[in-house]
Amino acid sequence: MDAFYASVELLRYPQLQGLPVVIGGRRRRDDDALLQKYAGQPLSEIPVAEFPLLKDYAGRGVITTATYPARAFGVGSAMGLMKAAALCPQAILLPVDFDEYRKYSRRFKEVITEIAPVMEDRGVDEVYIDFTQVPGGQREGGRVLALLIQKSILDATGLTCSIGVAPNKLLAKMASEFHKPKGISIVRPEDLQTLIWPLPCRKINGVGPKTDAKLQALGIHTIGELAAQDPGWLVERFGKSYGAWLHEASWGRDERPVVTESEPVSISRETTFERDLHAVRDKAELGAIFTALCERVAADLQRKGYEGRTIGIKLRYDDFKSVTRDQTLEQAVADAKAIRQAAGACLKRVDLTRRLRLLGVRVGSLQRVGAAIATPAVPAEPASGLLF
DNA sequence: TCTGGGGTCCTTTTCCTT
DNA sequence: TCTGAAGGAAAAGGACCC
Repeated sequence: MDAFYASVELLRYPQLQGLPVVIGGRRRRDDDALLQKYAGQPLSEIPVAEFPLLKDYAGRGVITTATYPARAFGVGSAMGLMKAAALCPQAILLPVDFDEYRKYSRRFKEVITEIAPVMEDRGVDEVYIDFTQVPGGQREGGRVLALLIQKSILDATGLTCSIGVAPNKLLAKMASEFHKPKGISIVRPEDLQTLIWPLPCRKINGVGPKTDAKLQALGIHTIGELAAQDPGWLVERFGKSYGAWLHEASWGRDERPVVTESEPVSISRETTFERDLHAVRDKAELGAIFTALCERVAADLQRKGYEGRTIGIKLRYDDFKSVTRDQTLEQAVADAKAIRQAAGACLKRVDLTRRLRLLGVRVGSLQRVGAAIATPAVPAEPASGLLF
């Protein structure tokens, strides 16, 4: 299977590209006012002076994305805002505008499916494409098609996009990182040793900070070094499934198909409080947040046409440790009251004497509303009294 | 000065039934 | 009646991704 990996650069503020700018933080009241004030207007025309500077922001939150001048100061995605402010206090802080991103996301994916219909959705700004069946897809190793896609996206949205072309999804994703932003990179099977093996293991999609640290401790730093390890040795240290996968990945092997449709497994809502809350001292506030979360999950379920049997909660204590509890019901539910009741029972099973920073509500074991009951679970109860 | 929110998938533990 | 093994489902946690 030949695959594209395309990721669109959602940071579309041309007049800010030369400035240090970060997008992120928790939405505040004045953020909404600002977004409201300029609703519908191209963000490129919003006066820079309207935005606060990072050093003036006090509150929780992380960076969603940053311009290249900001990255030059060492700030980047997922970094806490307070830490970022220490590194680059003069950066401009923009609020996230997810509704707006979703609009652009939809448009960008429409453009792609018009050209190459076999597309896998990987989130707001990324997709995989299987272009094996696209007429002319193989011309110049895929470059012609990649250029067409880039141009079509730019025309329709004003967004630039990076594209990786390779024999499979794993390599296409890595290729897409080679020339960011708006680059096209093609990786052929014979490029494995020259282009992939010199890269750090962390560049493999699926190797995160924990695995990377473990690999480093074992003296393995590059993908090539990983590829040189005996598969059995990796299995001993990383488990049967993950160890074998690490070996395959290091050799650029990946058989996963491009999946065009999938059903959700769970739907959840969670929120980090502006300040840590205590179950007893802040009971009223916490109760209101809890109810609101249940209502939002219920609304999401109903809007999307799902109901679920497994209701769960998540909470994070002030030391950042999280716990979850869940409970599976006999009947799938989708209404806020039933969710709140089951979630409330879960809450009774956790330590509520410590201060909390986050609370979440989740519904899993989803099924479509009205779908045939795929729940054979409970065998019919024998009528008592008839049995002796 | 800490560290968002929405997910998926996998492993381990626990509990229940046979 | 007690005990233990086996296996499945549910629960809990953790790693990872965008």
